[in-house]
Amino acid sequence: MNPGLEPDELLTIGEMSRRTGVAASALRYYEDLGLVGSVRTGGNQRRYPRHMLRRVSLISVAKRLGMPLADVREAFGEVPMESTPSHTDWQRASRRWKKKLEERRRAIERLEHELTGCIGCGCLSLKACALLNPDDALAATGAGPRRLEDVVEDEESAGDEP
Amino acid sequence: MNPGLEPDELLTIGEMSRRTGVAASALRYYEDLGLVGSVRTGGNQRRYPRHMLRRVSLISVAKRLGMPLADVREAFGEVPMESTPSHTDWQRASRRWKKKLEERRRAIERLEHELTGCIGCGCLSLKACALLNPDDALAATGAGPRRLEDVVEDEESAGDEP
DNA sequence: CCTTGACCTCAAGTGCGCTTGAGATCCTAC
DNA sequence: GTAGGATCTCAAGCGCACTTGAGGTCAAGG
Repeated sequence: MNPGLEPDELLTIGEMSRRTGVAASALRYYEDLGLVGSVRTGGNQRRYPRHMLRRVSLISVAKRLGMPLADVREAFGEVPMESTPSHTDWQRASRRWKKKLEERRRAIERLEHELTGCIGCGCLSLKACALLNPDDALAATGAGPRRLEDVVEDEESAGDEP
Repeated sequence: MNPGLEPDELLTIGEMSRRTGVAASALRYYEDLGLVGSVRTGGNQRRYPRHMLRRVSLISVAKRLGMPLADVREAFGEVPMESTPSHTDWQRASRRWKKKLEERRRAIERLEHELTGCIGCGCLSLKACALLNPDDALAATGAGPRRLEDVVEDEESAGDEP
């Protein structure tokens, strides 16, 4: 079975680059950082096992989501680079990734919620509304979204007495 | 009404820094980039209108989500810096922000979905499962999540014939 | 008035995530 | 065997997002 390409066929750095959209220089850099691995030919050229494609793709997606490479490295955890990762390897890594992603997604959702909180008026936050309509103080203190990363806690607190 | 602090009270750079968690040097930098604005005292010191707190907070959240400052700047669009933004100003900006956020959230969700696709086995992607269980080719070609950012399209396509 | 701490500008430095270039080697095809 | 493109290493450079430092000014309390 499996005529043609072997499942353990090795890819050159150029092929990796073409197929992942990540520059060869970046791949070498990732290797320096220990994010990806390769084997070498007799002539010292890199050859990548196929499962590295997945790894590189995950890296580039994570990067687009703003995850620093150090975190990415950590997220891979014990997933081996020299051999095709085992079931449990991926399982563990998968959980780690999902945790990190969920964190980020929640941060976005929180912000989206902030922006939606006052969808009726289209402003960026309920408190801003209170500013724009100082007469309607109740609307501000009543309920709903309150803080933007618990940082602007009392931005307009001056005239906040209900 | 509004005893105590005036709604248009001005904040020093130190107060801004304390209340937003953004370093004073960063606030000056943001000003150079045109992301925030300030008025000056007679002695050339910055004074920030209160609505800048919101702006700065939005900047720092967006930054944590991996949005480049150039995009942030663009996302603010026409929201004025010198005067308290109007209803419509925020409305327009709000829409822009939500669009950008949604984009990012979707990217994350897509990746999360990928990671969940094969939750049964806990691996990082359906295709990886196919690799791990080469006998069960149908599971791979059947349905469900397929691509990781349309980049690894045919990672294991070699032995893929159903 | 004087001190002290917050603030100013401007230039240079830092860390991350790469890219570019030089100079050499590999490897595939003719 | 040899030409050509792909790859190698190593060092330097770059853009972004700041920080740090020098040298000086501002402003509020005693």
